[in-house]
Amino acid sequence: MDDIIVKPYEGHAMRVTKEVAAQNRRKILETATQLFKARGIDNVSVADLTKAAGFTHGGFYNHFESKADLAIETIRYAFEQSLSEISGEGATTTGDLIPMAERLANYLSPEHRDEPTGGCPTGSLPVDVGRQAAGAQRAFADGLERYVGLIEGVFSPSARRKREAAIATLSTLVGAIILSRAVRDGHPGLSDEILRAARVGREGRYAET
Amino acid sequence: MDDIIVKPYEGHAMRVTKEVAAQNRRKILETATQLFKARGIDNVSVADLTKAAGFTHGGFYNHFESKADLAIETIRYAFEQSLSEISGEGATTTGDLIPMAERLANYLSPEHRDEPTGGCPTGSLPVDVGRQAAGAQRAFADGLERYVGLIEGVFSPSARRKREAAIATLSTLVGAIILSRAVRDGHPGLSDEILRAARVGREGRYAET
DNA sequence: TGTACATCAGTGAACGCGCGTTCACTGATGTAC
DNA sequence: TGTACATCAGTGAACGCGCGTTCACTGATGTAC
Repeated sequence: MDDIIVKPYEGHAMRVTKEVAAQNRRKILETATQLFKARGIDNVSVADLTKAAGFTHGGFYNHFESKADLAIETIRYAFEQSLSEISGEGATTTGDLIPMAERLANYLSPEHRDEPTGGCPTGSLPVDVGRQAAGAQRAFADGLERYVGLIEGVFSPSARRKREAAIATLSTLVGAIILSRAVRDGHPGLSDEILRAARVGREGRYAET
Repeated sequence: MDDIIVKPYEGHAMRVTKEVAAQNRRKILETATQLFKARGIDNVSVADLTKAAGFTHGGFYNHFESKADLAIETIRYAFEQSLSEISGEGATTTGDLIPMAERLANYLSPEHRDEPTGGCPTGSLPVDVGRQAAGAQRAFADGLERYVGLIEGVFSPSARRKREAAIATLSTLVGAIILSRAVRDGHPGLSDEILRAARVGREGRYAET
């Protein structure tokens, strides 16, 4: 009556439907996307991650070969998600000036700076990716290419060196958000100023060159 | 004769001159600057660091309160060093167009991309700093301000919005080198292209606005 | 200047902790008949 | 369609390892006389 029964394997791990398993895998990927962008790949442990996704860490390896493997898949997933959000908001082909100006303003907004969780991977993952193996870097490069194409489509169709201009614009965006995040807690005034300056520095230049 | 004598505290730690101690402290700071820029603050352990500097890890805490404390001092040191190198190369005040164009080309060179060890902290530390406490962020902001001032001095003296333009330029530089490092091993062609595009995107603009 | 002793920079073992990964185990799902 | 059994997604304890930090100890330096 009074004795406490210790049950080994108390958390009865039952087998789960194929669909549920696929759903769980996706849940881990989704959670990884958010946490990696917010805290950096190396600063999120497998235990953190699976717990946030609602599981225990052991089952992680039923879905991914390793954390490095997850990183690659997460990079792909993050770009896929980010690009589909953008595409949903406006036209994606060419010359769509206003929506693009809005997108840039959005990228350089204090809200985006403060919420990398739901933000663009271009600004939150590059340094981490630079320390990953070539596979992860290739996945990141693929995502970058699609962003470059998107920005390119906004310069006037006759413009030459559109690709160059798009890459330079993307560099400005990424540099600005990274710098503004770097000093956000220590010098909020400068942080805001960086976002504004990068916005002004790029506005009205879409038809250039 | 045959018996092996085990000496506790075999590494006879002798006391050291005040000057030597100060020199050793500086050596740790110097080593931290190189390693933190190359591998990131979190990816360099105190043991790594002190070993690279030629010491054992225990003595580290005679010089620095904690690793976070070292990070702050390292940020200051890295900017000091980087700025003094630049100042040595050319005039620092105003209008010095050619040296500045050279400096930008240097910042965006494959050599700088591949050697963050001796490179500029603006491109290698910001993401790490964004995850540090406010003190480190303030030190980084101070360094950034000095870089902004330096770039500002290059726009034509009558130009308005010089500070904005300087911040936007710095953002482009930082974004480009970070992106090019992110894909260096996975997509070298794109990596080079990013550096070139950012260079072209900024050339000949110093007298603008 | 010479002597006696306290100081403290540097050593290396040890601390608790969290990491990525492995593993024995569970039991409903999925499958072969 | 119903039954018997193999599969495998999920659990949680355990693995070796490296982390930041602490500590007892050393002995030449620095200092008081």
